[in-house]
Amino acid sequence: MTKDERLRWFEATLEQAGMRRTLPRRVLLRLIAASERPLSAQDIYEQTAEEINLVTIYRTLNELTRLELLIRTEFGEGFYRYEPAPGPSDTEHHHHVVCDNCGTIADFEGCMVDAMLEQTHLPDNFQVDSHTLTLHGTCGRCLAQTATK
Amino acid sequence: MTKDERLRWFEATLEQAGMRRTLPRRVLLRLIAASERPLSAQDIYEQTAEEINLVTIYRTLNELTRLELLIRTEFGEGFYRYEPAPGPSDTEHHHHVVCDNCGTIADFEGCMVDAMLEQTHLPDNFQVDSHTLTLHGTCGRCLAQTATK
DNA sequence: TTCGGTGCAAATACTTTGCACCCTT
DNA sequence: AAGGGTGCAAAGTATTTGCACCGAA
Repeated sequence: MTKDERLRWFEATLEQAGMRRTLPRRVLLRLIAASERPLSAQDIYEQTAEEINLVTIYRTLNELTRLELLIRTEFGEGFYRYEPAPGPSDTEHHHHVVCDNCGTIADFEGCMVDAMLEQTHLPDNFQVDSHTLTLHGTCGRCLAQTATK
Repeated sequence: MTKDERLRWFEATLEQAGMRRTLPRRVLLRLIAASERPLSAQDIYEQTAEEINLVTIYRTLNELTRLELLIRTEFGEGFYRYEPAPGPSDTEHHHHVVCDNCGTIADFEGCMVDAMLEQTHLPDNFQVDSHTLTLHGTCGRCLAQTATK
């Protein structure tokens, strides 16, 4: 899905939900759709030059998460980050690697958890709707620096 | 690893780190080692009948996590939960299923992420030290209740 | 005795809520 | 015009920090 397709999907979903097309919502959606990595409320606040109220940002993020347009994840930093949800027609999803040294968060593709779950015994009759998988470690850049010193 | 072995490992690690064997630390370690599921600071505070200061609990949890005796995880509730780390000799680890309906958290065994990673392309030369995997969905109990209504 | 650890009070960080005004529909 | 949405101020949680006293080694 391209960024444009994503934006169209976002806005169509807002309309379907009977939600108004306001400036803060459009700005947020555009920022998040364009971002390489998950953004925090604070990130968005700064990227909008603080022109959109932080409270509005929090409220909007909650709404968009409720509509399943965004996914909320905590990476051990003490706050949440948000990124676009995989589109309804997308079969692919991704997860993240977090460098515990420099804090960088990057995507990685090729999740095989769904296949893995078919061979896994789950408690009770638990019905899985989604999953989060995050790899922690050290990024190549930090490894190289450590080796040099 | 039995609960007793775990406790011994905990206390030996404290000693190695040159940390004193104090009441709050022993109480916390015992509580967490005995718990079926990850505990929050508040959980611990309540289970100690509020006899150990919340601040001390936070400080102790941080220390024990730094020593890698505990693992800290966020399950989307807005706060962290702590559970014993797999012992140094343990090859097995587990992850969790979270019922988004009733909030119950349960363990599940048989993680195949390590095997999966061998076939996965990671960004850069990222070196993976650990991973977290959490399944979200609906537990059997909640499914049954919904079906009945 | 010494110095790490604890408890209390206060501060900080993130997020939510109440309410009046604004602007999309 | 009407009602959802926004901004401001204030409140609510979760967690951390400063400092004096206490107690394990």
